[in-house]
Amino acid sequence: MSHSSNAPIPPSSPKPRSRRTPATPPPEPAPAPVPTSADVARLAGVSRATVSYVLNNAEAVRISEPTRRKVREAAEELGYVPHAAARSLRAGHTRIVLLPTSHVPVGPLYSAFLNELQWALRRLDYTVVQYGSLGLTGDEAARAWAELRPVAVISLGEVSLSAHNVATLKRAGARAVITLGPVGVPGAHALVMDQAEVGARAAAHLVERGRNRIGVIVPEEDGLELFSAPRLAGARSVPGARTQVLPMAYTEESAAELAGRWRSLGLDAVFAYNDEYAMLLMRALQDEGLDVPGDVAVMGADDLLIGRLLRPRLSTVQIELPTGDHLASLVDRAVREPSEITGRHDLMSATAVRREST
Amino acid sequence: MSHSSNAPIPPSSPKPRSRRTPATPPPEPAPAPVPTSADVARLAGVSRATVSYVLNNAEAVRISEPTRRKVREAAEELGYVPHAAARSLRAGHTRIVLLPTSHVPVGPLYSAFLNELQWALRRLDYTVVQYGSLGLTGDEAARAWAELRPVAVISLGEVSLSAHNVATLKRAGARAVITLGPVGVPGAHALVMDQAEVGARAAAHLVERGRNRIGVIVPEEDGLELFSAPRLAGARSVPGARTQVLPMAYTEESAAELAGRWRSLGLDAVFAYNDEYAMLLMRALQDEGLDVPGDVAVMGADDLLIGRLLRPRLSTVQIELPTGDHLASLVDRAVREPSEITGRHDLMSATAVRREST
DNA sequence: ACGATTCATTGACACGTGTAACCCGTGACG
DNA sequence: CGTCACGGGTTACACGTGTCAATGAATCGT
Repeated sequence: MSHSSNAPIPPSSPKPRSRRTPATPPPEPAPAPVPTSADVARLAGVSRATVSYVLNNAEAVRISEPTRRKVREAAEELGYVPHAAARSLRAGHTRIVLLPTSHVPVGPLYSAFLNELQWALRRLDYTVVQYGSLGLTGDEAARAWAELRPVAVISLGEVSLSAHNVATLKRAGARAVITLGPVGVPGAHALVMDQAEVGARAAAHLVERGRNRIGVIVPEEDGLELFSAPRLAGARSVPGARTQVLPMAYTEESAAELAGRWRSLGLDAVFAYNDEYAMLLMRALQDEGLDVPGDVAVMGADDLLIGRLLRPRLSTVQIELPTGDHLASLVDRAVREPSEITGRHDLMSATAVRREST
Repeated sequence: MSHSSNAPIPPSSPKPRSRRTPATPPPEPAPAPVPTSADVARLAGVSRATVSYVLNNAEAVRISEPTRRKVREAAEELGYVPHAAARSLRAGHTRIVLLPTSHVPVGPLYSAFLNELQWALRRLDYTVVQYGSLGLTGDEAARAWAELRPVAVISLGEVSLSAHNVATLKRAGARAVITLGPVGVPGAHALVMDQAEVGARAAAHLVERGRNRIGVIVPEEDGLELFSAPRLAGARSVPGARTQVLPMAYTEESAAELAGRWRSLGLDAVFAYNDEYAMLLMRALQDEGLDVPGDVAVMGADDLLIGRLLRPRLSTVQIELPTGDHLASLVDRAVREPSEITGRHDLMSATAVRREST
């Protein structure tokens, strides 16, 4: 309705009233108003525009050297630091890459990978923001993320995004939405890291070595289904493997309990969620008097260094993750040319490594 | 110094010209202008102010229920998501907690702690931003951090902040600057987690058990000095302990090499940087034919579960970290009442745990 | 019937920044 | 001497939001 302001405008009184009048003047212990570029300008005796030009050393506009110095000195004296929010508001875009954190005690392998990714992104001048999504639905998470107007989102798949959610993010300015999970999301740049491969390699290796009654250790800890479910599925998919699901917690008690009833299970091999669970169980089985790999073959995953310290040395599935730099530069390209990178990219490879426990 | 605009102001022509005219009109594939609250207002047929009131469900201002519905529906239809930067620009403050990431492969114990801290902060409605500081000086890091106008900064001590840096951050609006490092910084709320304690407990334990020629394993990996240096210093500070520094990398080769020349070192005990290094070295020593703890006592740190899997079981220093929730609520209090929490708080406790390797 | 009070809504400003467009001397050149 | 170019700056606007003060309309009290 009344969308055109046809009311006569009063002269708009160009009162240069002092800023800093937050309506509570009296008992303020002067909360040290953070200096703005206007303060710098005032102190240097130039206009705010000049300050901006100097501090962003714009080549296009020519400012005399004396003025530059004055401005720099004023900025230094006031300890001026630009306001990132204001800057990106004006610019219309950010360099934020959103990296939803998993609340899971994700393994050392992935920790390292994520760390590396962060550093690589920093090096490309992105600002990495971790943002939890604990207990959020896809819709809620997408909205919360979109508020930050990130230029890219790298989701590890802890919250399942619908195509609609991806659209929300893109509408909010995200030039790349990347899923690292096992399954691609329509509209997103899916960089698939299919954990099923891991389980498949492990089971295939065991079958190859003549074991086919395979127990699969699934962590009881919350939040690990994201990794454990596909690994289990992968193991199940191997022809000739007869798998049985065995929940276990990451504690000595849980491992001992499982080992205690092992003989009644009728299994000749076990594939654990990862090396840590494998080591824990292997120790418990040995303490129970079982021979590894004679009575039972044990297979881990992730190829951690400590896996080689136990005797017998732990066989495992070695996972080749993309380097953080690789993924970061991929993100960078996607941001620059949104339409270029697309579709499914398979980035992970898994190889069984036989040591002594199989 | 013409700081007062005395030029007569033209009527300022209230032209309601269409926004979105970025000077490149012709070949635009319509980059989907992200919807603003103005768009919502237009669609709902109300003013922008009303939209703001409704969407922030302000209790103070009463808006009729029909209008609320109209606005909500319009927002839904457009997929409107508020712009966090604009919001906090207007608000004058953020809820960002800056958590400089270490580029170090920090141990599982600290990973878990940091994860927990993040989640706890999220639960208190803070936005956690990881921000690397690789190769930055204290000055540079402080400036970079200040740009985000965080309400709190939790530094792990990877970059050493001067009092001046802390002042910069506070001037930029940080209500709490918290250092987790071994040493307090003037002006900051120092929550000291002194790693020296760890080394001291370990060495004291070894001395107690009659060993005083102690090798101290220091990782060759970059970035761990932050933890390893104070642990070493702590060990050295124990009366009666004669320590010797032994650099070692986290690889089997490095451990084997060190074990190979062990007998020539004339040591009867070793305190490793953490359990992982301890396990690695212990295995190498055993492979070299040395008896643990007969020939050499081995002590780790962090009390990882896997440390109990080797034989002999690894003695270690158990570290009691504050819970993430605890630290988070402490941050929260500091933000609400900046002057309340202050000074040094010692948050860490360390206890030697004897198992079988000492 | 008319001022007083409540209700629902809106106009206008401020937050801090970047940048396009403009302005004003001054020396060069025709 | 006019004008042209150009160096050195400044003015003005836009980005998207929250919120105070003001405005009409409707209801109430007497």
